[in-house]
Amino acid sequence: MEKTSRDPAMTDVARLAGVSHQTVSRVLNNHPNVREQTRLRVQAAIKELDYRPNRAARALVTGKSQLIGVVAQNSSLYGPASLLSAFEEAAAQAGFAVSVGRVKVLDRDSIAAAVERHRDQRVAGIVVIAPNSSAADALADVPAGVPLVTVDGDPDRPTPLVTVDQALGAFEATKHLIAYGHETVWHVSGPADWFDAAGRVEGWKAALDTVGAELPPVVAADWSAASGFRAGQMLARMPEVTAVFCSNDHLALGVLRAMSERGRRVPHDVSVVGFDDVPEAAYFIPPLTTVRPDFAAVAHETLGLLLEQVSDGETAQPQRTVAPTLVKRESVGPPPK
Amino acid sequence: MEKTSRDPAMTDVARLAGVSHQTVSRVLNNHPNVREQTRLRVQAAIKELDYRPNRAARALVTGKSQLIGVVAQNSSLYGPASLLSAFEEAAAQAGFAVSVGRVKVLDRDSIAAAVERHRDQRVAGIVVIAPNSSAADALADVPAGVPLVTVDGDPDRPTPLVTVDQALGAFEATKHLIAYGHETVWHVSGPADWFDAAGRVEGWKAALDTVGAELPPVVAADWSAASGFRAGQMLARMPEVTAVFCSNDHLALGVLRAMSERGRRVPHDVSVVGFDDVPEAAYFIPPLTTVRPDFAAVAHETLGLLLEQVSDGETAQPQRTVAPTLVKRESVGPPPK
DNA sequence: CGACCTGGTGTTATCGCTAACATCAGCGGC
DNA sequence: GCCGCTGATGTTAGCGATAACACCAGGTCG
Repeated sequence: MEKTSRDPAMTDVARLAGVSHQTVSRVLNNHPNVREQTRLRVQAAIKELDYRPNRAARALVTGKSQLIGVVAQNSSLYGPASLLSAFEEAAAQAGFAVSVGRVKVLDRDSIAAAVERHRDQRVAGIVVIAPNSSAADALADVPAGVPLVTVDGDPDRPTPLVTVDQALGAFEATKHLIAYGHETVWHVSGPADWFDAAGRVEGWKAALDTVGAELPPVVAADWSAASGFRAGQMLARMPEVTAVFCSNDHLALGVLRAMSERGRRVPHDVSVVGFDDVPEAAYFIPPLTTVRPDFAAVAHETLGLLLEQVSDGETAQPQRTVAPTLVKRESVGPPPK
Repeated sequence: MEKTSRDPAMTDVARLAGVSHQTVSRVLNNHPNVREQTRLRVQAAIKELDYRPNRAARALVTGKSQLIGVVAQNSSLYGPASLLSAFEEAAAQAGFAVSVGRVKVLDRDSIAAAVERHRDQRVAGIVVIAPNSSAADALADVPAGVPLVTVDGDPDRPTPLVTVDQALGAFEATKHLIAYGHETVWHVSGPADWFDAAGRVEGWKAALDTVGAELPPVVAADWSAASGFRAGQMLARMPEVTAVFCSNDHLALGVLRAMSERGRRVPHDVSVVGFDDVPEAAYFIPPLTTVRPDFAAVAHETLGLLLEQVSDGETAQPQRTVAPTLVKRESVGPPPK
């Protein structure tokens, strides 16, 4: 029949240190006007009692929680998962907890519901990973006054936004293929309403433009290896296709398999580049040349932007992009003679 | 200079409905002793004001939060990521928010620190994804009284635990290979101190035992495609190897690549089975036969176990396993003549 | 028909903090 | 030597809920 006596509160610490609870509060919040000796006594008492401030009480009186809400799609895709993980780490370092609101599909209602759940929790701010236009639309419903940062969202909206520089990554990938002597580069794209996909299409076009190369039609797919495979089946049948830039690594995987089935060797007959640098990319057959986004940097920028809003209310320069890097492996070579 | 007037509180609702705030509280908490008519009036007022209860205030007075803390490794591996995602979804449905404490390495100190962070937040309960022995050791430091459930942890400990039935999955995978006529089955294992890996080794051995097959040495690796590749390079050189069961799909990917490089065709010369059923597995070359764990079921059991502890303090039957299923694709065939 | 229960409601205290104001010593300046 | 400042501390009043108890009408029962 053991009975856990309740956790120590501020008054317990105060009694032990021989001061008032308000002084304890001041020590905890680093107020300047506390004598050094008093501070030490209080800190000793805190340690002795293993006192930990009650966040609920603090949140109640200040009206602010140390919680950040994230809305993300319920997916185990590499990109989103990595980003989330990086963000949680960055937030933890800044003393914030992260509450994740998963959403099955990125439509207006689901996102609105997830945002509502977070507002119920009285989060200090909300991060929405809004990679497509329906998600971005839903943000119109979020009441002003809630600090909000969008990741991978719509660059044409005025909302605070952090994103990987998709166009730049795609530009470099395409240029890399061109530099190997390919006449032009085909592109297997992700869904058109995804900003990531749109940005990559844009960068690809820009790179072809700079050398005046012919612009083949975009091969549309979703993000899955399955759709990459179907796209690849088509491309494999066309002998003039010698270079393919895929909007992500899974698409590239599907293309590789389709090429392999048709007997077109990579990189001897066809060169392929992906995007994301998933950990397995180095073990595809052949190892995949791809573009690696810097998720940690995105997470950092996002947190920074959010906290600026929380404290200042507003932010200068509310849109930030992070440059990705090209990782060269063995899926790119010169075109066949 | 707009000024957001503060959120409505319980007293505002009470005033509008012409009752006391306590009656509002009773409506919110479904107390029986409220007249139907009163209840309706209060609910109307809640709706009109878009009132949402302040969780901090509730947590303060009840001493319980609606937050569940999860400790997980900072990894974007498919298994953990899927599990986490499934758990967040299950928790959200039950009205709980999930705060994730990422940890870089699963050692005692990091886990202890993450648990402490969660205790600071006054979480209602903690879930630790503790797939290896150092993680499991760290749990000894968690003070009793905090509801705690381990996922993928040490089956030999008395702590509440939910896990995929690794041994069963491995048993079926191995039996499947044997049924195709292979004399024996080789095994590329994950790190020995991971319970997942250990369980799979156990199931593999058991299956070979039932038919009296020869037991080859375990080929030890970590979870990466890189180490699978190295293991595969060795196995590819040994003509007597005709069937390989890999402890996860990434290892299998590495093995496939090694086989391909050595000119050993799958499944014609060698059969390969993985574990996890990552989404890309169907697009490996060839499509991979593998074992699929049911993460949603694991998440459900975990949440159930945790909530039982939160309310009852104790639980009967504190260990639960979830059966995986074998997914048959094209990487398995009969041994070469 | 008055004592007693019981369902519906209001009143008050309380959770553990922070903000705002009150207090009080010591100090310099005229 | 008194005034008023300033730095260190204490006191008081909430924040917005729930818990515990008080209260009051109406029905039951001896």
